[in-house]
Amino acid sequence: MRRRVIDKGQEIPTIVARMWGQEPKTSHGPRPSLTLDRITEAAIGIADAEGLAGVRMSSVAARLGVSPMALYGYVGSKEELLTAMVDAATPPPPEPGGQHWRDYLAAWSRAYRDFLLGSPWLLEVSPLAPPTGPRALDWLDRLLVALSGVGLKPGEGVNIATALSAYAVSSAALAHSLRGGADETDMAAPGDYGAILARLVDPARFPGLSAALGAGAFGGGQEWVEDADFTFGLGLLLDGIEALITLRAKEEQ
Amino acid sequence: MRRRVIDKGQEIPTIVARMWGQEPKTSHGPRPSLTLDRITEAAIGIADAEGLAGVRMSSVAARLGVSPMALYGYVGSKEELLTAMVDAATPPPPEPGGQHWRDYLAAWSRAYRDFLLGSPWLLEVSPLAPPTGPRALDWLDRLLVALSGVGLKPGEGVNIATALSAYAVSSAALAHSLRGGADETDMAAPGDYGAILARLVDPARFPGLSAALGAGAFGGGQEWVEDADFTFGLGLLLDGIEALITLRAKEEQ
DNA sequence: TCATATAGTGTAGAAGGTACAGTGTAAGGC
DNA sequence: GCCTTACACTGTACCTTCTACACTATATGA
Repeated sequence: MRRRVIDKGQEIPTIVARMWGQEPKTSHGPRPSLTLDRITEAAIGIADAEGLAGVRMSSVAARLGVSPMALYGYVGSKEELLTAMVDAATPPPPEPGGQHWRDYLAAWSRAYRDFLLGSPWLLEVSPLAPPTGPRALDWLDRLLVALSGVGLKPGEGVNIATALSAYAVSSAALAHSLRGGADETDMAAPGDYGAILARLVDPARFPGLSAALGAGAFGGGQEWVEDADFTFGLGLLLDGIEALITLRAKEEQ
Repeated sequence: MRRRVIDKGQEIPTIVARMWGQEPKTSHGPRPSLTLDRITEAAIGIADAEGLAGVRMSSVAARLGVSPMALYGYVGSKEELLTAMVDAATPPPPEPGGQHWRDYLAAWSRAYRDFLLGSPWLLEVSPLAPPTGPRALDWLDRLLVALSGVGLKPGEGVNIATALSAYAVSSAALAHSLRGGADETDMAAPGDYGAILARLVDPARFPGLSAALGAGAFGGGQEWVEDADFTFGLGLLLDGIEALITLRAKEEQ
């Protein structure tokens, strides 16, 4: 990474600064022909079309009409490019209107899951890393705003966001692999998950699991109603949150 | 993968069959000098000591005193090796005694999180893929057993397991990156997360987030009490589950 | 006009996964 | 007991992909 970026203090990682639009101010020398935005846009286009495996420094560069090494003026490594891609691909969160917090949280979680399912390559790029980009933080912020005024303690909103987004991520991952979305190379997640389990699971060693299989809990014969399952688990979380809010309200009195 | 494995039907992926101990029965020819178990053991040893990056086909082979290509007699690809490693590294779940379901679920979730934190390389190997190995399925089974008899519908136990393990995974991932555990190459998750956010977040655009930052929600000055946070979110989920169980019990009457 | 800092290129190297052909070894048929 | 056959493992070589380095070109300010 040759370019300097204006770190307000000193310790913001270069790529993070650039995700926030802090392009380096340069005098002297040729004008940069690219932007981090144009690069992530190209990379996202490839990932959407061919999957994450199609994203190579060379393929991204080719799409932009530059040499592969040109990208290293904007990005320190492929890792950093992936980080920037994730944020760039993140859509704006639903806006909190005057609705009840519970409705907003439900909409937020569902929208987040849908976003992940719409670009499944996101699931392969550590969707568990703490967000540092502005678009990802928009999601966190809107959720905190929606929860402001219900009487929670400072950190609790953040914890709630963590729990909800974790749930959205794992639901998306599950739905994606049950759809057979995990490509054929990923032998660990075949399409007929329930069928495979049924063949492997011995009732003596796995009493609980084989009972669940027998009841069709893995879509072993019934169609898999993924949205109903998502709603179910989401309801669990929201009920828990509601209980907490009620508790805090009582404490207030 | 040259060896044939006895697929009971036809469609179980070779590596899955082998994870279940179905080693191929061979007549004719030299005795295999390795086992999948010995291979995963070696690979896990490397991952624990040097991190996932240290796990190369060549390094694993070297540790076993074989040539790299020898591994391909047992594993179709490095991907498959990683899949097998995850299952092999999985410890047995807590045993459900006579305790209340809520206590067991809490212990289960905590144990699962601790397991992940004890071998952080697991977090880099898609901890979101549906389990297919026997050890991972032990965890699912024990949870279902603990929930049997509380009156839930068939699939609901599985959904609960999904939600809880998702929460454990994301908590582990968060705790790991806040510990600065994400190695220095991962610029997206630096040690001083709160400090960086504080520098980037503009109160006008991120009102909720900057309020939370001001209140020290990211350990911006206070110490980060990770276990308290874990317990908090877990409580949310368990409260939700409890509400559901109560509901189902009323329906029964 | 020149000095200088920067942007992008080309080439080459390194690392790592894996295909392929070959070598040796053990079981079973004659 | 020999020979065929199937299989385990080795060595080599290749391919892909990331990235370091030296170089060329370009635009600004003195």
